[in-house]
Amino acid sequence: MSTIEDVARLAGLSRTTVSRVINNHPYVSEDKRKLVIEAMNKLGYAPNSLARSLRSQKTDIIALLIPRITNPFFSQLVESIEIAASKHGYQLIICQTRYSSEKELNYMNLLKTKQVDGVILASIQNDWEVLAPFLDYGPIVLCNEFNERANVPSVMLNQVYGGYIATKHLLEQGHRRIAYCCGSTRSNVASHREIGFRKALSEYGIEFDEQYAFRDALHSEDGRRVFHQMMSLSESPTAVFTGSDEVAAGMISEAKKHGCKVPEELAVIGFDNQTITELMEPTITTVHQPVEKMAQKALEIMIEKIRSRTYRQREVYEFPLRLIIRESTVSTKLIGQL
Amino acid sequence: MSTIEDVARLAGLSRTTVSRVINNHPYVSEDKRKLVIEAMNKLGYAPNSLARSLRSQKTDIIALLIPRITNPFFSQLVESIEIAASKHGYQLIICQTRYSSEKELNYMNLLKTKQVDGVILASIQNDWEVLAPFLDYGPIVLCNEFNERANVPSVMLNQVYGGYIATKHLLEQGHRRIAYCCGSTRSNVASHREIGFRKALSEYGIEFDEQYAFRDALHSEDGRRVFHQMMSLSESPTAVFTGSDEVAAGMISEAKKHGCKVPEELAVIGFDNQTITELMEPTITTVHQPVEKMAQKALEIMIEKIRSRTYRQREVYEFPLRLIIRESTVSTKLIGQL
DNA sequence: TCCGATTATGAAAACGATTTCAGTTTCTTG
DNA sequence: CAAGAAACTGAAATCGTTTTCATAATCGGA
Repeated sequence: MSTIEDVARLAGLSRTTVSRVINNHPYVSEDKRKLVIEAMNKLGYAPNSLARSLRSQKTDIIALLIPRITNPFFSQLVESIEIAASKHGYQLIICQTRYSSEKELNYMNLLKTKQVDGVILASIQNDWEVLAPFLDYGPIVLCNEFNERANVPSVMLNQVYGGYIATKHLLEQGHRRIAYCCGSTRSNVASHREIGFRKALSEYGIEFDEQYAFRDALHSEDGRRVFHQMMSLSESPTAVFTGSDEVAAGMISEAKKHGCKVPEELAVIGFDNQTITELMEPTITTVHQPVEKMAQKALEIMIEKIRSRTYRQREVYEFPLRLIIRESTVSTKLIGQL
Repeated sequence: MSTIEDVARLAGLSRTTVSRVINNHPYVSEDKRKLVIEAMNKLGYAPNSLARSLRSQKTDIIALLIPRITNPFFSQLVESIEIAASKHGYQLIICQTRYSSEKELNYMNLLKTKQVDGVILASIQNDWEVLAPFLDYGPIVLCNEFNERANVPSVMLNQVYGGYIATKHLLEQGHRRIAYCCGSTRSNVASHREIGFRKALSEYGIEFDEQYAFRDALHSEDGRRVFHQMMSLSESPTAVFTGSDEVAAGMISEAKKHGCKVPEELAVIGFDNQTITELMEPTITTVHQPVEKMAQKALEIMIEKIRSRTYRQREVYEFPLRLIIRESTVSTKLIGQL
């Protein structure tokens, strides 16, 4: 393993000059530059980035915290942020908290120990009071999350609106008994959607019915389970709002298996607009989230905060959601008319 | 940002003693240890891991190269490797090559520049001759990939066998015109499966028919496209082997849309045993891959190689695949009998 | 009581880069 | 042709740790 010292020696020059060549600094004569490059090639030299980072006090690495990469929404988010990051010369460290506050805290230490220049939180497991002290060590940007008490930039989607338009759509189809089915309540995403859900309901003079609420559905298996829970109610709902396409798909699959017709007997609406919405039969009505835009913005903000070194300011960037109507909420013949 | 020097000063001790406390070295008296811990807490001190890594010549970070995180197979692989890594105190850097040899090469530089202790290749885009020189800088382990000329450890699944059992299953169902539909031919995964596919065919005295071969299908959209290509053939196939559940799902969705009955008019077999196989109707026959086992083994090997510093030895660890029969290849009534 | 372990502590040298500062050479320009 | 500016180069300090080496204090055993 050769060092800058070896290159300097081989080229018959000083470390300084070699460093200048590496970093394209001015004031290096053409012949010395050639000598250096030759020596570097001969030795297969590459600058040690640890030494570099130590000296320059930056790593060009950003940590991205997510709950689970196998959740298609998050893998899409990761992909988008990664592309944006690599475009700006940044590396990404993906950290899966697996919904554990302890793991989240461990990962926050990447900031404290200077392994990363900043942290993007796409999932929050701890109270903000626990997270806030890490701001002493570098910028934190919230992405797809939000916290009232956090004075940091947040890039998010208007989930209240998302819950609202989805529910309103079901109401417009004539449904009055509408179930609410979402994932981890820890996240603001779910609670915001619920606000929108309730708002739409109240506009139609309907009260939120707690027996129609299911708040622990993350995967397709949960969708199957909730389907049975709904059907076992004395007055089962005629429509259901779900927090993810996967859950919706599981529910639809189970419904069909038990002879329950979608959307005629049960209308189902998903969230995320994942590939599966167009593969299922019926295709799934869903809410599209502009993940790519949000990702790009989050990264852009992060880089700006790293550069400016001031990041304790609350800034909120919000992107709109869009309802995509498919077959799972409207009987097939009607779709063309919308 | 406080340093070890600040801690030492506050505690009235030397850097050395502080370092000893941090690293749990012997020969520190109890009272001094307390002084140090107190000072560390008061300052909110955390050791700078760059300085640490520079001195100790290791980062405890491993790079994992994959094509795309949104491919469910790879997100599952990432999740499994990540869990194993964090159990051993290692961080993972996920690198998406997006099937670009150039990007792959860029990521390999993480090894050269000492940002990572080793690289796990779950995707190979360059010729091995291009990759081999990086072995001068640290260990490389192949995971789910293989290369004849690479003298490094490989952890893989028996894809030849996978292609074989899947195809044999179709043959046993009476099919004779079987299409072959896989993804990127660059990877050995696909070529190994093709070997198994051909082997099964030849056991039944059937020749591989190039007009039934489609080698550029990665996503559900590709499945839809290939369905039409197959159907436009003068003698269209009665069964198709695909390289991923997503492609299979796309194909099935398109088939149903055009009134082609699965499995009666077209039997479809997937690969990976993803969630979607049980959500589609019909459910999809597929090949299960023990991703978790492979992931654990790959990480275990990597850590061993980092420790021992000898890693230019070819070692192959192979895990078996398992056929999972569902409805997309067998008409519904028959499934119970298998 | 003396001597060799054992325990406890710190000064200084690494690790491999960048940057500051100072010094030397070459170019402009009046 | 003199003098100030610009171009070029290198010695040494710096980033924040760990580790080696030296030294001092304490202990146990003959």
